[in-house]
Amino acid sequence: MQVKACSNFGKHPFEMTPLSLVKDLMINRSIGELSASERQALADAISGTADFVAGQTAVRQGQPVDVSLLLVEGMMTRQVYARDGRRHLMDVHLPGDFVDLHAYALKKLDHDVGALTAAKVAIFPHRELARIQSTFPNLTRQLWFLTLLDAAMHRQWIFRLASLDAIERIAHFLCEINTRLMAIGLSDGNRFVLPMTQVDLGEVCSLTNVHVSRVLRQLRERELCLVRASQVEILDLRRLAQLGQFEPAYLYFNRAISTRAVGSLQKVST
Amino acid sequence: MQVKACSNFGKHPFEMTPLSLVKDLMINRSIGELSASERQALADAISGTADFVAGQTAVRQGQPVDVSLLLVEGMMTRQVYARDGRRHLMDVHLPGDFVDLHAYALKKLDHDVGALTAAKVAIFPHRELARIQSTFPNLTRQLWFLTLLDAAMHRQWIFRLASLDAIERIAHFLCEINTRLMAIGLSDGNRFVLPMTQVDLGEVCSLTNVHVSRVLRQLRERELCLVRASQVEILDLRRLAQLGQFEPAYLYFNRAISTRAVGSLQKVST
DNA sequence: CGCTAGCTTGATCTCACTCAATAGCAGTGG
DNA sequence: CCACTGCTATTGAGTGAGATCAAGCTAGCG
Repeated sequence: MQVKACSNFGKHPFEMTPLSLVKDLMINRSIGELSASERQALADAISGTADFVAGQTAVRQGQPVDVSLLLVEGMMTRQVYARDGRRHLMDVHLPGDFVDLHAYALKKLDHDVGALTAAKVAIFPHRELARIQSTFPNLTRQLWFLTLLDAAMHRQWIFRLASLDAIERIAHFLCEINTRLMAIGLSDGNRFVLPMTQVDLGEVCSLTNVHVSRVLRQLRERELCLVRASQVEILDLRRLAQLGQFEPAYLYFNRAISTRAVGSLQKVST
Repeated sequence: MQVKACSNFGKHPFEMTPLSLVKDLMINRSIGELSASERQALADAISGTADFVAGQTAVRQGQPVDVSLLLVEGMMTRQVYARDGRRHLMDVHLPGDFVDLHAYALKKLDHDVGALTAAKVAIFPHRELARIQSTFPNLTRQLWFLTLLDAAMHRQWIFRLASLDAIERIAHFLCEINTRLMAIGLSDGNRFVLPMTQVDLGEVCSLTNVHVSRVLRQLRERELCLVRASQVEILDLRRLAQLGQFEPAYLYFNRAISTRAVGSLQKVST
């Protein structure tokens, strides 16, 4: 199986969206039962799109913001910096994630948001979100739910750092990403593209790149999983999940329905 | 200065609430500008109160819930257990915190909620919250904001585990608790009651109780802070915050107004 | 072709863990 | 009243997982 290149991360062959318009908008999590009007309201709330190059900072800590970004293509992260300049990632976002919906109620963020790869986002002005909130209670609760999912993931990241050792952390993270990518059709369950360096992985799991390298070798030797360049191939998902103590319940996929099922949002107005 | 005993943690002398009714309800975070009718709606949504003894589990992971709990007195925690049975705390709740408002949209939790001390909560049925959500957009956003604050705190807990060493973690945690207790009038800025054992502190900071003991000795020797029994006395707040790289911005106190200023909610109906 | 970013491997060091022993204190029961 | 139990805190000695430092290796790219 040949997997697509990093530069197109998250870009399905069947959704070659023109840059100017968001034609197909994927929401990979939680947008469960939406009526046509709710879906329309969401599409209408989009004021435009923006593109980021790999490594670019999209939102800076403490800066007041009045829009929120939904990731359409590529991979983005949330991160903080320690005093010595070391970076730590506290979230990894995949296509369909509402990257900083948090900003809608917070008004400014306590962390940076950056693009890990080239990325495209759809822009939702808070003014529009407020309009949704005052007229679509059900949709509002779905959006609220999305931010709670982020919180649930944060808790798992805490668990990962607090309770797992190096190899278990990496295993847990790979399982999480695999599961989330499956939900948006970017993993077949065993193989996917992960455009992260070993330094990035270290910043997720709080390990040095040197140690990440050793851990990945162990995963190879134990025939659990291959991570080379940006290709991840899981050899034994069950044992990998077992090793990482990965329990996907926190992703709430029972409620969350992939957009693939929901269909796409059609933006009609500019 | 004599500080009150643990058994009364969070109980102000001036708010001796009868058990049967929530007369004075404190919300220590974020409930900023609420109209009288919004405050009334919130009070009306309370169906009753409940009490927990120290150590009791209030909500168990995975169990469907249809009410959310606002902590009125005492201290509660959110926690998960690793496979080997080790516990890790991922949040500490103080009087005024909406402990599991998350459950309103999530319907079941990915973690346990437990009482660290004897605790009293006010109960909000989700049915009532849904009514609020469909009629009070502003109030809804305030409640949403509360859950986002939790997420912001989660991120700081990730930062703490990822980027700080043992003594820095403890320093950071003590600064956070001090700041949050100040907001509800339970710390004078340098001295407060913290009904946690060294085992508990270890479960917050991912350290063994043995190492917590050594770290607390260091904090004593460096004349930063005294932690004995349940009494915490901060000797040099500036240096302690510096050590823990503590930046209170993530608590969003600029927006969050202590209830002390807002006044209390009066429950009129049963 | 040389340069740079990313990856690998080895040697050494250190922070925090483990194991173990002791002491203080509260509660309980004889 | 003391003896006993269990919980909490303290201190010491030995250990180990992962960090640090350093040297090569590989591959993509101008």
